[in-house]
Amino acid sequence: MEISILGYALLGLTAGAAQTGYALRKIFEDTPMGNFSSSPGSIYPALKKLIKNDLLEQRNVNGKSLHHITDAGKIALKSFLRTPVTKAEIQSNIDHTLLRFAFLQGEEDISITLNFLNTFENAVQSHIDDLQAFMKSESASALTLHGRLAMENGIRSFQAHHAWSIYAQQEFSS
Amino acid sequence: MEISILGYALLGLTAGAAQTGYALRKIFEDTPMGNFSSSPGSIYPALKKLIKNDLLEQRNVNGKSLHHITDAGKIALKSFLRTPVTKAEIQSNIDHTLLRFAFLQGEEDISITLNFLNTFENAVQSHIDDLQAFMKSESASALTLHGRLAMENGIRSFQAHHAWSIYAQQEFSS
DNA sequence: CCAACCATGTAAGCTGTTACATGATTGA
DNA sequence: TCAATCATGTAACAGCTTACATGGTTGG
Repeated sequence: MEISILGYALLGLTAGAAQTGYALRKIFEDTPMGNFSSSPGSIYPALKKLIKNDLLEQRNVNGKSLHHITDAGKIALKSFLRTPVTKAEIQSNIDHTLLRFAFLQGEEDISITLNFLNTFENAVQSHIDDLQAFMKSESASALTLHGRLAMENGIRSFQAHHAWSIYAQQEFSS
Repeated sequence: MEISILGYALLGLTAGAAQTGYALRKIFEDTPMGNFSSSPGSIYPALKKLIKNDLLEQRNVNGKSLHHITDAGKIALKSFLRTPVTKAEIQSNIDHTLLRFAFLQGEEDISITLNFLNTFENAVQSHIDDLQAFMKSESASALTLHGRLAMENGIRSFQAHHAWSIYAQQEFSS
């Protein structure tokens, strides 16, 4: 019963208030949230699966089916959000990491958020170090100008994430 | 016969020199190229499919099977690389865009690269405008501090891509 | 009244992942 | 000789996408 990233996004969105499938689709369609497809073919089967696993509960109210998060759903979401940020995660799916950050809004304690941002900062810095080490290695001598520039794009991108993490920590500390 | 992004990556890597399946796996494993899985379960079936579509050709040389790109493969790759950068692409898959950029190394004419970078710059700027417009809209007033910061992360990230595209254009002009 | 939007779903198909499986070669 | 690495593959499964399908409601 592995929960996909879309599954967690749905849990996070229903955690605040119960939602219809259509409302959830609209969020993906109208806001820059994640990069999830808003197609019914992705949302409805995903909701169905969450219900099957007792993470969501469907209650019909005048023709519309509202999805409520269950206690088990809350526990699963919390565990997802509190997982420390690793280098592997930011490397392969930093979007997922940012999604996790956004849903940390529900956590009472600010120290949870600050801790998240701290592990984020370290993971990003560590990845930047890796990329820069690669650029200095012999492997990099084989790079063409295009290849070198593509790598530099990656480094600059992660430097922006790093700067953001410092800024975000300040926002929560003040 | 849609070619997946992994398929194009394999075409791009074999375009320079014929490669064994194992060598291709090693590239994904040892270098920060794309974020492709280096597992045999992804590479070998992908190569098989390219061969079936006559985009690659397998030639056995003392037990190893070297994959050569065919003329049809070269044409497919070229058309992929020359597709203009759109807002939709950088929004959903900027990694793919960067992959396309990296493989433009094979193009003789620098103006192809400069044109690519120019459409990249415009697409990125346009997306930044969208994000900033969203932040100023009423929709954004519903954002929590976490949500606002996640959005700001996105904006900063694309600003880094924008700055890079200016820098890259300078590198090719000088 | 009719177009647009609300609202929910299914079916086929593709891609990629993990895990399993095998065997050759090479360097310590 | 034995562990690591080279080298190639298959099978089961999960997940998402596109396309298809249906019907209600509402505002101009």
